[in-house]
Amino acid sequence: MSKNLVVVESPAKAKTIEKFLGPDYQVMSSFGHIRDLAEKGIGIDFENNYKPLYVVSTDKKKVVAELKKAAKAAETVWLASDEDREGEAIAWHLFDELKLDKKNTKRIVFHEITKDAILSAIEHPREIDDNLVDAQQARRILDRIVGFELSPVLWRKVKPSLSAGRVQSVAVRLIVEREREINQFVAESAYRVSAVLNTVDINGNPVVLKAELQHRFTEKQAALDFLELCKNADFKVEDIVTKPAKKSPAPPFTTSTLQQEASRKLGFSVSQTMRIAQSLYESGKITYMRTDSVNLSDLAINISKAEIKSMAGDKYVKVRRFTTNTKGAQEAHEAIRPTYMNAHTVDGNAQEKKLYDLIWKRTIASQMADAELEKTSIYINCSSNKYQFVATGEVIVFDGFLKVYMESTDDEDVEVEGLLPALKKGEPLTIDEIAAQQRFSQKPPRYSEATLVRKLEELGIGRPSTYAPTITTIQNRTYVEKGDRPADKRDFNVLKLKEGKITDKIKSENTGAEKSKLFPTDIGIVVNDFLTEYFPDILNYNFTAQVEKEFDSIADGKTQWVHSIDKFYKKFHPVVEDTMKNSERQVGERVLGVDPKSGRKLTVKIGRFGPVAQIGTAEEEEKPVFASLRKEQSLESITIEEALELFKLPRQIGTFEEKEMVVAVGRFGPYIRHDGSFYSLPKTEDPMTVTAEKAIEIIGEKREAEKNKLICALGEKGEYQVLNGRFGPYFTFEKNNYKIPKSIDPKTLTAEKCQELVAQQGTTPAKKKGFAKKKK
DNA sequence: CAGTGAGCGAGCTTCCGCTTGACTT
Repeated sequence: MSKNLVVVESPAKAKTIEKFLGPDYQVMSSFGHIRDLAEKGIGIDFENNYKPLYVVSTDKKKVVAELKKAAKAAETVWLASDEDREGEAIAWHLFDELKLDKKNTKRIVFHEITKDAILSAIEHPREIDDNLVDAQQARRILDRIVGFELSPVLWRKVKPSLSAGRVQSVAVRLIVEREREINQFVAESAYRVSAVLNTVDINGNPVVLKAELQHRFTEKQAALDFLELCKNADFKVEDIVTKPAKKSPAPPFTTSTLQQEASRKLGFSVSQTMRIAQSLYESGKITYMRTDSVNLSDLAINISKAEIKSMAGDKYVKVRRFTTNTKGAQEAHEAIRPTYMNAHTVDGNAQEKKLYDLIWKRTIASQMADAELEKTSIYINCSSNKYQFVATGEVIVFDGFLKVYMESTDDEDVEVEGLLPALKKGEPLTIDEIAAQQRFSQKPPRYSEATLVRKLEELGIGRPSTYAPTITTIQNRTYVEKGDRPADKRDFNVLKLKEGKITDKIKSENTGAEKSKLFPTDIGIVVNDFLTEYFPDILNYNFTAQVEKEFDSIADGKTQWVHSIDKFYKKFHPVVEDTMKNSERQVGERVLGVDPKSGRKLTVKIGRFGPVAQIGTAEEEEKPVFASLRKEQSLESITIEEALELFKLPRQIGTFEEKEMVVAVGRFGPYIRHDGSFYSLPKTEDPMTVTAEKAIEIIGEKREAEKNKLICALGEKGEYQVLNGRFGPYFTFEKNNYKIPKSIDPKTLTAEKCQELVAQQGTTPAKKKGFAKKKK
């Protein structure tokens, strides 16, 4: 047994450090937190100064037992968890739970996994910082109180199993409010004027110059008037201005920026990026992937320098040290970078290679020289009016970091400016054409997973380890959905002056298409409106920032954590009680108007099975009539006309084989019901207009397909049905499906063999639907 | 798998942050 036991949080880290420290040190991992507030109940003793009830998590029992054993055998225990609030708390929980002795326990920290950093940490041990631990306890307890008191309010007032919390509820709020901005947005248009002009360059060669007018016309008439003025005007080069410009590389990756760039450049989802990064980390190829730091170790900088030098030469090197300006950053780690900067590529699957490439380039670029540009503007005057055209061009004089990496933007239509021809001042130009094009202001874009993370980080809400899980949670609770939005067709006006004539044309464009964006659901909107009304303080975008200040004060020893929590709870809890007692059930009801046929009230609300339209009320003698909203409709935006449409289904469209055919829309979209069977309508058919003839055709097709599906029926009563499925042949028996091993030709299958396979594969092959197994 | 639109109500759901696997589909 070793003389020294070092405990870190991550097993991959443990492995690396063990190599640096030699045989006298055994390095083990705690796998993060080992204890937490009890899962059952709230885990806080309100009668006893908010005393937290900590329990070793079930999945950590084994780890704790092993650590206990190792600690007992060691002469000195080094608690080397991260140097931030959570890390300090982990160290303290270990100290407490492993029943360590202050005399032979040392607390050490390092921000980077390099030999120097670790040896130096060992040289400078300290004690556990109780104030920092208290700040963590306050954070933990506050989050538990908010989450576990707010969620039951939602169960009672909206729907069971919902949840609310300091982070997730604000994330949902961002999405709901963005959606409202989009709904309320009114596009404004203006005429943008661009000219194509002919002239000669300094050598007398003919050249074409594209220039933009420095003014936009809001009225069509003004644009027409302007073109009219240009007809007989003279144009000349008024001025040529050349200015040097610089572009600097972005800092190395943090969790948030990696998620954003991987989304923009590689199309990865936030959780996908983290999964891939985790595997790169575990195989030792990159540093830790959950970090808010942009800092690079000296070692990394030095090797990068050498790499750049040998790749591109000395003048491409520029050592930079970046500092974070992220709210609440704790910087317990380095930035995300390749472990070995000299490895330009790595082994692995395609995704790992791509992500590594991105990380390598970003890191290298961060230590490279600025790109030097030359921006040229050519100003062109028109003899008949005061407006000026300008042609702009950009030339890269020295590429610098652009040699390897350029950060992407979320704007898709950034025009690349190229090189301009060399012109002479005073040179006359003639019109090839001048076009005034109507342009519309853009709706605000919906959040993608990655842009939501950026916004949360900007607000200081959430941590690198929680961005991805938070986004999963708000989708699991059905507050938001990831989806696409098709483009709208929009007409716009183009006025063109060419060969002395002005033409006026309408063109159309597709605009506003969005892919893989976050949309609020009706439940999300109702929950958000309810929470922001009754708990505006918690839902405030600054709430986290405010409590962080409080936690900082605890960490500085200026405030007692119990005092902080007490102050919060005394204010918060009565509001919870009051809301439980006095608020209405929240169904998001909206009155759309009156059904013209019956004269009864038409409303929409969230029903037991989702959003529903309702004609009449429960109090009336005649029962209300219901119709579910379509998937793409929402309570907030549905119109009375659209709602009335819904009541036209189910619709009888005729008879076939003496049985009625009924068209309706179910959970899986529109369908035809006939003689107890269901037939999906293809996307091309509209349930409102589909004819009996078409329906019969669809029924016929499905029957044909069914026929081909059955390969054969085995057994005395044909109880084993061998079928052709999406993944190849399989057979069914008593409503369960069974695989046919590749080694068996389905045609040679016998009833006996089937029986055998049933026995092998079990009678209930994974019938537990949907829910992931609960961890205990 | 394709419907439903209630309350003589069991028992359960839920937070945020720190870490990895163990589970099928």
